[in-house]
Amino acid sequence: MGEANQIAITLPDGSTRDYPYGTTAWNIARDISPRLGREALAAKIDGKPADLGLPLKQDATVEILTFDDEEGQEVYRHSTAHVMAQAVQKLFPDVQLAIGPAIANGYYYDFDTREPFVPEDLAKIEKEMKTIIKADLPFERTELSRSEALDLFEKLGQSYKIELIEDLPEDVQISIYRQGDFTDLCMGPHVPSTGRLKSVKLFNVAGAYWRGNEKNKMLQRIYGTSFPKKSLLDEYLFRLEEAKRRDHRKLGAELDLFSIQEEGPGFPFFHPKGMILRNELEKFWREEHKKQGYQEIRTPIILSRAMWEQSGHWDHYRENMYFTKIDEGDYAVKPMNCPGSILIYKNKLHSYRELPIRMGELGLVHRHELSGVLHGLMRARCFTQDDAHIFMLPSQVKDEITGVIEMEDAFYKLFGFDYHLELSTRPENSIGSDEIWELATDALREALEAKGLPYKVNEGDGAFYGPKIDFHLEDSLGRTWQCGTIQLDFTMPEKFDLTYIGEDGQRHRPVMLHRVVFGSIERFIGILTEHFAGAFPAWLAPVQVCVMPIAARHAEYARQIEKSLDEKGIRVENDTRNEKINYKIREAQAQKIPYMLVVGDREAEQGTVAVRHRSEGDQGTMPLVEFENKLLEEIRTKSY
RNA sequence: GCCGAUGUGGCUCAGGGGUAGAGCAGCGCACUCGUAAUGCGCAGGUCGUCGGUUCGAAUCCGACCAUCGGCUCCA
Repeated sequence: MGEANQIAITLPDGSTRDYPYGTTAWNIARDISPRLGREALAAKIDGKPADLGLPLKQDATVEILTFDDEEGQEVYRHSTAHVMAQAVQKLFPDVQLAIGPAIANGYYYDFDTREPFVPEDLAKIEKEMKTIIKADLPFERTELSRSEALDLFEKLGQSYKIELIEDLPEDVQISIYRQGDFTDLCMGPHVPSTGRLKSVKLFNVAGAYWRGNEKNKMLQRIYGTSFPKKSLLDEYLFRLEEAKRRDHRKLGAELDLFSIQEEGPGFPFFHPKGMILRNELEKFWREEHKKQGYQEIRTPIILSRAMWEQSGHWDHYRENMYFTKIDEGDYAVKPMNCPGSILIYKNKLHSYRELPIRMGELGLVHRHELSGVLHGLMRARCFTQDDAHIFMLPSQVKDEITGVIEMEDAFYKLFGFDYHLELSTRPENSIGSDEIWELATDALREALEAKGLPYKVNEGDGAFYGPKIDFHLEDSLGRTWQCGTIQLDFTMPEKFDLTYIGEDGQRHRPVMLHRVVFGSIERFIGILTEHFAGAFPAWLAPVQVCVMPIAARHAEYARQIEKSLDEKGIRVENDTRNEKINYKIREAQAQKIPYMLVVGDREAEQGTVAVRHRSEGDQGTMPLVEFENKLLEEIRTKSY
């Protein structure tokens, strides 16, 4: 503690300085450096986010937040959201304000309006925002009691805010922020004044349910972003454009991998080149699963209603299923592979010595997805799960979970994917006792913790028959998609009365594990396409080599090369069209073919090829054999 | 499913109440070419579907379908 009217401030680097009682983080920032003073957006006082202008009345640790900090960006975007709300309220005085948080890369605000916003409104709102920013209005925090807050928003006629206040826990300090004539319920913190916001941009309007519940009213959500410099905004917009170029739906068409047509919304058509990708992935999958002791099965697409009733799908998954009639009987198209797998298990008696039994199935499932959620290969109405069901002794659960986690990790590493894990717990509409759910959830949690893997808990998002660990991968726009999942299931074995004969000669109940690695081959191909921007590693590339004769007289030599490569199992095309070499290269580049072999007089004479790599460029001339060996090695090792 | 936007030849897009236009791709011909677009010519569309308004609809209106961005939901 410093002198009586001094307080000791500890900075993130561990140093301590004395400041007068009542100083602010802003003063401290300016004291550290004028630049930090200019860039400061908010502060963390003893680890808690706070306004820069908050008077400090006791010793504290102070961290200055700038746009370089994630939390600083959050404050910046959140403040921008308030400015947007102010602009909207000015232009459309009768709007009701809902919520307006910062999100990754931006912010949104939800409004209840009589008329939906039209795109032209965005330009007007943006313009008004700029006026507000120019006015450099200070953000002023006021703390008030619950009843004062209720009175205030009652007077302002903001019923959503009243609902929010009513739902706040008893012990929280209610605060409001004002800038100019705009008042909003808000925990804060905010930047000191609207002038701190520089480059703002609104993107689009979308409908969003109040509190994310489809039973509630649909509000108008406006998305936007903001940056402290125009160059940063431009950079961000450029990155968005780049991401769009990677979109698997666009690349899927350009590279002729797949199509989705009006005749089958949500039901992808795989073209020859897309099939090569699929087949390579499946080949790899089969090899790896064989190594890990899996057997492969295939079960029917259509099974009887009675069976779906027994499995619980009839009661818990019906909205997502397709139905049909055969003769007089009711049948359903499978939305999951597990019942089929179970029927194979049940087809004969099993000894404890056989367990674990790992049965894999590349099974095509159909699910009725709402029309509005369809998204290329990422969200389709039929897809192929690289499924497997492991039937095991209770004592084998931990090892099996660990084994699957390791396999998933190895798969994703091969492609260079980052992923994050989620543990999903019991959903509302589910089957089985609480004890069983707890047991299963604990087993999954323990496996994650034993491996020291970070994960986030996703309450109530498990399958109806058991909890799960999900592996999430990112698409080109940073949206994440669940791919791998591991689901522990004590319930299906019960429902289907699965047994094995134990050491004691008695029947016992096995435990089941459902798991996928790719998740859906279709979704995985979508993610893969965006991840590599269509430039697949050679082992996956639909065409690995394109031979390009310079002139018509080199066609014969080109054919010899084509034949040689083809005989070695390399996927090769030969571009013998009457076109200039530049033209052929341009096209092969656009098709992202890994290798181009330019052959003319020199190469024909010497039995060589001039190698060009799609990203490395001209690799020089080498004997054909040398090129073949290099490429075969690249394919064998699956490198990229 | 909900909110909003969009739908013109294989692709990208222009046009817009009087019965369709460009570039690329395709096909033909010429050029025989050395690391990202050679030139010329030809062919190709009931303007998403159905209905309405109108003398006349690709254009205006309505419904539906599909797609895109979100919400909700999910591999």
